[in-house]
Amino acid sequence: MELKRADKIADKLEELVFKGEYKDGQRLDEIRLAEHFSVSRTPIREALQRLVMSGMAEQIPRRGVFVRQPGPVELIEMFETMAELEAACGRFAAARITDEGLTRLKTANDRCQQAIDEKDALRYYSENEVFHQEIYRGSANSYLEKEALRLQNRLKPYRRVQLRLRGRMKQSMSEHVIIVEALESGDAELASRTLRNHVAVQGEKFHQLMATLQN
Amino acid sequence: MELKRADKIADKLEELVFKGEYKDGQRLDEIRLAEHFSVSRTPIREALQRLVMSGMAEQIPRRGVFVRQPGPVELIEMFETMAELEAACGRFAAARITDEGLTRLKTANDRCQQAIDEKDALRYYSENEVFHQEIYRGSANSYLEKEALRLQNRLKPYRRVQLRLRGRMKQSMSEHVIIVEALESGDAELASRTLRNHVAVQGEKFHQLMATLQN
DNA sequence: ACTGATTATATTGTATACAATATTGTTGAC
DNA sequence: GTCAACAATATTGTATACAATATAATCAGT
Repeated sequence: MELKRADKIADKLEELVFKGEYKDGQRLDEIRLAEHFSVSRTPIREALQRLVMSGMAEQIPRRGVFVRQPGPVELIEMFETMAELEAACGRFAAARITDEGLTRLKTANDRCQQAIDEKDALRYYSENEVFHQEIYRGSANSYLEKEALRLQNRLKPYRRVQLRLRGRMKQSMSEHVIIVEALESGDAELASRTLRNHVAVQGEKFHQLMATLQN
Repeated sequence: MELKRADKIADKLEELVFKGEYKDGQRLDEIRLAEHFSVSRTPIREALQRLVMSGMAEQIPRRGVFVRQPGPVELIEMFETMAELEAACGRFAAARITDEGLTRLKTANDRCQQAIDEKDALRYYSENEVFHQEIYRGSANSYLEKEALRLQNRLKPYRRVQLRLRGRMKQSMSEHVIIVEALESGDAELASRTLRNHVAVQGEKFHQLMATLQN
């Protein structure tokens, strides 16, 4: 651990906000947090700045920083953007992915299948993440890859719920197969289009997502 | 001005880095900057954090922060990503742009044409920015809009040079016309494709960009 | 009793002091 | 003369003290 305390605190705070420990609009009291983490206000303030920059909190000058849980509209917008980013990754990857990348992609996909066979939703959730990350990587555009990873991470807590959808995992897998084939054959359009629809929140997925936001 | 000093300093620093006042790899000395801006290290550190978060500088723990000017590869990657973001905006805008939005878009485009008529490259540069921002807005996805604005701003200093290309402004305009028509007729594919190619750095634009990086 | 102004309090923003760690310079051994 | 170890120095990271401002609480006047 060569990180400074502020970084560890920021990670912890992000996790807490992710988990929904803090409600929307709640003020993040510097002094309370400082006491809670047994540090001074300085590293707390640095951590809060990070939260603000990443969009998880809002800062009102001379008032403080307040957690900003995304509402339904913003969530839909973020998923829509994610779908477009993934579509872009797929478009590039179709032309650029290496043999090694394809191998890794297939391996990741196999593990997704295993998770389904074992009816292990949690594992599918994490293997699926790897699968998508391999596509980002396959785009051979590290800037785009970084942006995709950033948004993927931000949406993490909300993607989780989609797996509860009955039969969603199987449909997801069949889409994976099409994506792999498209990338293998270099069909940029197909890869792009399939990924966009794969990630997009539509139909039943939409209602499921909305339902989980009532909390 | 209800901003705090740290914000103003951050803006100033961003501008300086943009303008190339600091060379790649140069260390941003907290104490020197504090003296230069006549403030203490605290707001300087906050400003530096902002630079790091926005990717304009890199922080090495217990070593300091160093400016990170994008190299040729990263620039290309960023332009590629920008093209995809704009393509996405165009795709959505084709279906969602309002009549008012279309009007604003056409107005912006008219001003681009005026700038060309007056051979005012600098004005074309700024009016063109507005034109694209109207497309972001037309996507009716404020998250995507924000991301597009962020990258547009980051690439600002590098887009400038493209206008020097002989005949580029005219070609750019004719592409604008196609984009406007596509959005008006709701042709998502055409709008998306045209925007992607409009923004992408290819052919002569690529060499021009590379040439300006030798400094 | 209610509203407005004024004071008191709390909280953010900034400056400074201190601690921890990396870098540099010096000294000594080989 | 070179390299290694150690001391000296400089710089980042953290804590605390102080200043500025917003919120609350109190009090006067109607």
